[in-house]
Amino acid sequence: MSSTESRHILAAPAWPYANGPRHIGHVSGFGLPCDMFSRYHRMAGDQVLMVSGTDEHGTPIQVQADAEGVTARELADRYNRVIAEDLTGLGMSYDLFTRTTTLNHYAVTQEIFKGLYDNGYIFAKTALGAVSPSTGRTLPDRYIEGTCPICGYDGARGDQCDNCQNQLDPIDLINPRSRINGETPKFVETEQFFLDLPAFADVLGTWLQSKSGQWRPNVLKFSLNLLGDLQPRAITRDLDWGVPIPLDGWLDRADKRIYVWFDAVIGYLSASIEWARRSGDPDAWRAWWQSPDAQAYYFQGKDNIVFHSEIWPAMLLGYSGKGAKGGQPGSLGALNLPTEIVSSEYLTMEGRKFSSSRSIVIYVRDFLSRYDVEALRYYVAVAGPESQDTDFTWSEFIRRNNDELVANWGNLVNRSVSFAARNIGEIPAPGELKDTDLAIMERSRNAFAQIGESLSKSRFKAGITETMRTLAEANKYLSDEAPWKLRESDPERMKSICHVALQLVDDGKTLLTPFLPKSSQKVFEMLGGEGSWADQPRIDEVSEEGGREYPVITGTYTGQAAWRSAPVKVGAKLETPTPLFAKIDPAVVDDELARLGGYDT
RNA sequence: CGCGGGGUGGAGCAGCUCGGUAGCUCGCUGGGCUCAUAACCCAGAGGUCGCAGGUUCAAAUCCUGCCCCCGCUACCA
Repeated sequence: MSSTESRHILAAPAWPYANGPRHIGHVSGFGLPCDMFSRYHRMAGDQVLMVSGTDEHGTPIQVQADAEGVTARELADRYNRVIAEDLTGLGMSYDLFTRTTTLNHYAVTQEIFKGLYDNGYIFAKTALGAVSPSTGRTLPDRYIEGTCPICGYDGARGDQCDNCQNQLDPIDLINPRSRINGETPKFVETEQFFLDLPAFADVLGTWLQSKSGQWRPNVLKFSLNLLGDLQPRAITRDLDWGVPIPLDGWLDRADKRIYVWFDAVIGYLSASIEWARRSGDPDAWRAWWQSPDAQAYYFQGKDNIVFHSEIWPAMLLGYSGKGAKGGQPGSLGALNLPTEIVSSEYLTMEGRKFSSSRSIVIYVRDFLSRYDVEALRYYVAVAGPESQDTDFTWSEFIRRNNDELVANWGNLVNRSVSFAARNIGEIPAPGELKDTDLAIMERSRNAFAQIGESLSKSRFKAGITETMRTLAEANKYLSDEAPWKLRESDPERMKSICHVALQLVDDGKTLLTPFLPKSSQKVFEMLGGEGSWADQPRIDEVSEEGGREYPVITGTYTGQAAWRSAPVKVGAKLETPTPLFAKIDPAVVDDELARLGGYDT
């Protein structure tokens, strides 16, 4: 496996649900890590396609829209835009961030459904289900509450009793009622379509086994365990908000729709197809989905593992004609399976679960209005919920910013560039270099291989920790060599030291670019760089034929950033820099805690 | 006996697959430096690695049992 050869890599972060603005718990587990992964691979010369969008169907959006007296589409429009702004603010370098309510997405979803149906992996069956008497819509288990038949607790939900922890069937609840409007649900025989998951048990098992030793164990063990008990899964609902079922006799029915999760995972594919069309080459998506050597990395939280490691792969296999029932690939052609499912654990907020309704939350836009995006990206990389549940605390956030990001990296940039600017005015040429100089520069160069390896394996914490250690060595080098003592006695040696120090700073900004693209761009310019080093995303207003206008995140990520040490520009003018990052006053901890619900300070 | 993750000096973590003097980033104490956002450098104190057994010359690392925290348990996503 050569790291220099260019590969097609699909980077697929989970689709945010369009029922509200994003908070930092939403983005810290997989959104920002996926961006770091993508930025690294672009720098390493790979062809990255990073696509996502808002997931806009499903009962919660319908319920919320009803509550607000707007249509589901109006609600989705609103939060699609809000979320797009949140993600752009974070610097998420999507090639396309779209949505699931486009004509394109509907068409691709229907095509996948039909392909699976034609191959025999989708069948109709009548099943007992709860519906709301007033609307006729499916009432999901979790929207039903009542008295637990086992322990008598009155607040039991349709799927589980929070009091005795037993799993329940909603039809067994005593005095069942809708949590939406209090009415008594009707249990009716209703015909739905089912995905035949058992037909994929063998092929999924073989596939998952082949990933042993590669995937994070939390994903692999969990997924393998699910295989033993795969059941056909309903993929339609009694709803009018969703993708219509593309079969004769069903297409025009206003009361049946494809279930939100079936269409949401198809978004990865439909967004790739939409991106290709917008790029001017409608077939461009195929390089990421059909080339044998293309790779696909999916990033999501641990609650979504089943959808990405079982259901979506089953859909891809079935559409490609590769399940137990065989079949032919649909008109799009056979599609690749995921290379890896990367799943994060959970972030909590000051010891408690994030909760918008109880104000235990910090929204992305509020966070960014008060703090630098780089501080958040650093925190997520170094202390995110990568392999275990992690608690976000304001004091820890401030400590990481002040004592690590500012003190180590911010200070290294500031002291190196300030000294050279004031005493030399430009990046000096090196004189004769000593062994210590050569050793520290080699150390810096060698860091690229190790940190790159960590990033390619989604080991973000290890990657940024090693980066910071490398930068600490640079601080030590400066202290040991003390160029400020040589201003009179040995100005030539002083210049050599400055050259080396600036080279280390330059390497540092390259190493940090996947994590901190915005500040790395600043350092790039500080050291005489011109033009774009690391590009940021933008929002474009687009429309599709016959469709409405909507915002998408996109960008041209063709900056000069490359994953290697490059010689500094000798002779480039230097100016006394302004600090890269600001320290945060620890007193804001109290302010922030006061904003949280439940802290009556 | 449902499944998975976690329980390591004051804080946050790595190490555990392939057993061999307990490591990193901070904090703390003392010292140094003064280019730098009281930042930087050096030294030091501080842990019987959740509990109890077992295997072994040797266990944080393997085995057994138990306790605690988080998530999942398939139609909220």
